[in-house]
Amino acid sequence: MTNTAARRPNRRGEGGKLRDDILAAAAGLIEETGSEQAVTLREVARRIGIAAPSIYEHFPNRDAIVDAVIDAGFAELQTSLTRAMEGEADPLSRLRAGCIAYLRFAARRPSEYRILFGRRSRIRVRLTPLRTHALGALVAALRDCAAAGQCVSSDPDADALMVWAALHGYALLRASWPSLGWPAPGGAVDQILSGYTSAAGP
Amino acid sequence: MTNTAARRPNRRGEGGKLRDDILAAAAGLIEETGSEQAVTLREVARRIGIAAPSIYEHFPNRDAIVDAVIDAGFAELQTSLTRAMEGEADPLSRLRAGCIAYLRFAARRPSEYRILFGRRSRIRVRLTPLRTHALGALVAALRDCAAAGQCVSSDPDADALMVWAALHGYALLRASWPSLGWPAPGGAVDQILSGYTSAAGP
DNA sequence: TGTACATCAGTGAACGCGCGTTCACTGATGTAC
DNA sequence: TGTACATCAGTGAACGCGCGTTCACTGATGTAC
Repeated sequence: MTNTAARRPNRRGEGGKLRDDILAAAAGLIEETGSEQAVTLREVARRIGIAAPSIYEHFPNRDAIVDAVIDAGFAELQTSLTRAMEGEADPLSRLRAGCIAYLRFAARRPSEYRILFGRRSRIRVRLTPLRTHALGALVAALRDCAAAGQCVSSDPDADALMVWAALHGYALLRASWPSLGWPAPGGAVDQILSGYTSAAGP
Repeated sequence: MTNTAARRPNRRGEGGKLRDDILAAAAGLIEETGSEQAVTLREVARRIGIAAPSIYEHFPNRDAIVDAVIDAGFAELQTSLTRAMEGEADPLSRLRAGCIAYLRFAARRPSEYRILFGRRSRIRVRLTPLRTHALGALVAALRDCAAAGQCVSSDPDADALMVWAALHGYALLRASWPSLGWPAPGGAVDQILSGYTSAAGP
């Protein structure tokens, strides 16, 4: 009911390790239950094999744990996006690579993804840097495509919003109902981008 | 702290009215807080001005209230879709009208919409009839468009999934971040459908 | 090499809270006679 | 028209639960001398 193997204290100077364990347990809880509410001090403590008050050594309160998981999630998404895009020279390939990396992240941590882009006000504040940096990269890629004559986008910012929305919807619905015959991420991205990257007019 | 105006019991034979009040209070709580967890027996009772145990006259337990709100939400979405579509004769107009009605519902009850298509297993079971009826109507409209030469869809079922995903993403993101410069529902639908309904090949 | 001691990394018990749910009950409202 | 009574539409108090958080504490580990 409590922990199976009672854990022994970290050595001196290694107290910080517990922080990582707490974050990992919280992220695991979110992913397994699909709910942020499942992250309780007592359940996290149970999973690691510590007493609940020990958490206060590393986090000021319960919400701070969830916040830290969210921060880590945004950071991981951002590096995934950046890495995937910087590997491609061609603007259209870069855009495509960024979109696929986005969907891959969502598929890797579906519950965390849903929470990252969910409704909490704390998250919305935090989204701003992501939007300007990571999604900004998508906008830039779209703009590059337009400049290179690879897409017909007349308003790259607005088009990037709609591309983002399509990715978001695909990521969420596919995670919730996997067996509806969804195309794979690559095919979905091609499908989505085709509305914006078809050959320009006369 | 409790209720402002103490409510007096319904007359004989009108006990069922309380059921409607409970549902309305629960739906209001979901919409205001954005969270299904906010629906507690005690808070619902507080809002109506009754004692919490009175709810057991109308619902077997807490979850049954949320289930009933969800059922009502799906029913409303379905009739909205059906009504909007049956008013249009042209297949493409019908498809467009259905999509716009879908987005309008999501804009009218953003929190309820998020919960309807959220993660609970109970909801997923319940989605099946909606998917076959309401979304099935979208698939049928897409198929009609293809048959009428109004769109290039080679696989209407797969295309309908992607259209649904785009609508879903737009609905959720716009509700969460309204000030990002989103196109209006009509424009968004045109944008989304343009990828599937552009003039057919040579 | 030995020992006193500071400090690090946690623990155990307890608190108050809101919750879902149960249970015996109550007061107004209609109905039978 | 009057009255006893069944029943409807609820109520109030209490239960046990898991939760976040506080508080005084403890035992192992390293360090100074």
